[in-house]
Amino acid sequence: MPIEEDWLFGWDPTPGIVAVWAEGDGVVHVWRRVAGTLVYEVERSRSWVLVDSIEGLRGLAGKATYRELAGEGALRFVVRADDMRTLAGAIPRDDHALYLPPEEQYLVATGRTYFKDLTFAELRRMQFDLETTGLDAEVDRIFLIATRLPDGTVQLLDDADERALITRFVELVRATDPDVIENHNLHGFDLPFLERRARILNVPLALGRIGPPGLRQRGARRGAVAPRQQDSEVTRRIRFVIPGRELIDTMDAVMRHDFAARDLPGHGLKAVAKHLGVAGPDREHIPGSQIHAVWQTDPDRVRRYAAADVEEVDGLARLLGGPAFALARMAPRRYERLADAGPATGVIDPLLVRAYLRSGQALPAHRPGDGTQHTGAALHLFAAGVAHRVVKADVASLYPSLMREYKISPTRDRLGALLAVVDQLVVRRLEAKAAAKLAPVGSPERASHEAMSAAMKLVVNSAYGYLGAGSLTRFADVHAANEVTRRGREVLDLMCTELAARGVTLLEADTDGVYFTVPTSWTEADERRVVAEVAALLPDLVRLEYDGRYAAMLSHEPKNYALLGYDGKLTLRGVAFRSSRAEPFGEAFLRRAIGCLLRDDVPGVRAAYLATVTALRGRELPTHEVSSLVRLTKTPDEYLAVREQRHELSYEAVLAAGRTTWRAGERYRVYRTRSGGGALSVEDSDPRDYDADHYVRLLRDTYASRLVRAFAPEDFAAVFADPDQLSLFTRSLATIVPVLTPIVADPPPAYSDFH
DNA sequence: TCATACCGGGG
DNA sequence: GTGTACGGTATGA
Repeated sequence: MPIEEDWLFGWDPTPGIVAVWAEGDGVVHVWRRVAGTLVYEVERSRSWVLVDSIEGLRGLAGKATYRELAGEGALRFVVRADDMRTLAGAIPRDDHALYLPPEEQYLVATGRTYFKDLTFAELRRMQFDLETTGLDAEVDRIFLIATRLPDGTVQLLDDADERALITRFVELVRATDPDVIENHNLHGFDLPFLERRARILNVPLALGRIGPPGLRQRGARRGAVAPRQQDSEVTRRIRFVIPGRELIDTMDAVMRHDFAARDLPGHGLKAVAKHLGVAGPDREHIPGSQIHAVWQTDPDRVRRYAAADVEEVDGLARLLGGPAFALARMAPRRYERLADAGPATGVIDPLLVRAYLRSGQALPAHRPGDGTQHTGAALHLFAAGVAHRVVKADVASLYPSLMREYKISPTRDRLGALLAVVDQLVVRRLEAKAAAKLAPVGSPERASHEAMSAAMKLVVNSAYGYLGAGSLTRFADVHAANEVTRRGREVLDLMCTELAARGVTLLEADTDGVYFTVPTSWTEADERRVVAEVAALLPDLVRLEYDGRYAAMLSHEPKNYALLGYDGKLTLRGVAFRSSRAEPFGEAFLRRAIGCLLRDDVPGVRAAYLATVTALRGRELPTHEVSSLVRLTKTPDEYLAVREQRHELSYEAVLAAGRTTWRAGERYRVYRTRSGGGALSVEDSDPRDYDADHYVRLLRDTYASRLVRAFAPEDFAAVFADPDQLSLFTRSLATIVPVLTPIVADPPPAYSDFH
């Protein structure tokens, strides 16, 4: 059906739109990049608003026209006027009206989107990064601005006269005339800092392609704290906007990436660039607090550092910016809005609004939930302890598959637009993936198809979240969302039952995946066979996949387990096994002990324990090994106020080090001394005055206890008996075998639906 | 120990 | 309209 295709990409093929700017006065500015050249067009476009009633709009007589839409939705009158102010004066912004920002009104009405027939590489992109004397724009100042121009050259601007520096930067931007301006944390730091300094110094920030100097604002979820809002408790956040250019913050792309991948060490530029291989091999690095000091002694070092920053931002944007670029070809919103939007309200809602209007159908009004609780996914722990020959099977994109399989859609979506969009996206995504495979590795076409596929996956996977989003999304439907999770639990239970019926032992099942262990005699082919057999029993669109196999698993608690790969790689998951505050000696012990445990080397576990106890008692371990990374959250005053009641190790350690002032948020490594106090663990100092007995207790109670499920109680006591106390246990360690204990589960679910 | 509030980043 | 990320950490009952 061609109309449904319109729902995904719009219907107007106008190529090369790189920016749209409208202020609701009937004029729309459109910039297009066609064969490398910028084309600027001024269009006329009437403003419109969707309302549920035209009663009481008599004041608009002669100034506005209306059209009534078909269907049952409450918002059924499209009221148009030449100027937005005419409409806004007569129609309140509440749930009886649907107001879109002016440029989105234009994109929805015309069926245009950004970037048709344009590749990411054709965009004219510029990066900039401020180097400042500190983080507070009220007192600190800019001393260097690193820029990277679209041709890849890096230009560093510095000037002791900050006013002149900002002026030169503005001139460079205007001369470069980029479509897109990028930086990491652009909206959280650089742009608000620049804006504030320009305001203080009275420098006009004429960065836009049209209009008077100065930055405009929009509300945003992450961004700068809105200036002078002290009247209210709620801190509103804003992002700056400039006409004719898109302001892209690579941190948004990083967060979106990490949402799916969950593999980043942090979201800072340096960490991400290094992790993703974007950083150069000898990247200059300077801790933030020292940058200005280094500038005064070794300015070239700061120049190298700042140049690396903008280079890395370019690399990150190219590596991670594809999905937002692809989304901008679909949804009727500006590129920068799609880059920081949540996929439900930010992408799906605009798609649905456009689909309804394109079909001439009335839209439902927002509606609060009826109080029905949202129910979640299933989580079962079937057995705890040590298992061998472990297999993981899971369903890819379970929730959207269930929505498609069982035609679960919001009640008020009479058009069936959400399911149609999800269906189309799934099909188109397979096409995009196939097209990507056909394109040469590293080619722009391949990157473009991969980005489109990633963008589509993002939208598909958020369709379920859209249903459950309370009253925030127009078609939210908690009953439909609960039906999805109910079907999900049903499928997971069926998977578990059918796997168990084929002779495997279930370990843990969570939402859309299950870990199980197979009999000794089974080969990998047997494992794959049972997964395929069970997959064949599931609904057509639900695809159960063989996800991996492991030599052994320590199952501790739900979502807390250790896996030993056949390649010897040990993976620890869950809060019980990994914590940033963990003392290094404890972590090292856990890895060593669990490694031995999963190789059935019980004497090795005991040896690891004894070695650690001995090293602690003999103070053979460096002080650093027993220290814990803490963050000070109380200010000195706050701590001194409560110190009488309770001493806290972290603060005592800082005080003992002779420091009387610190800032909330500072991080230190602290440890307990043999006198019972706290001390800081610092580099180049290793006094070894730690409280050995305390750390031995910690070893037993916090670390060894993570292995409690692996042994029968008397065996656990024997393995972790204190070497200094006469053993009551005469068992030979070599005879101890790790155990796997079934967890007495809830009553089995009913499977009547399947038989 | 458990529930809940908050943060993530930038110089 | 800014729009319910999510997993770790800090804190208070």
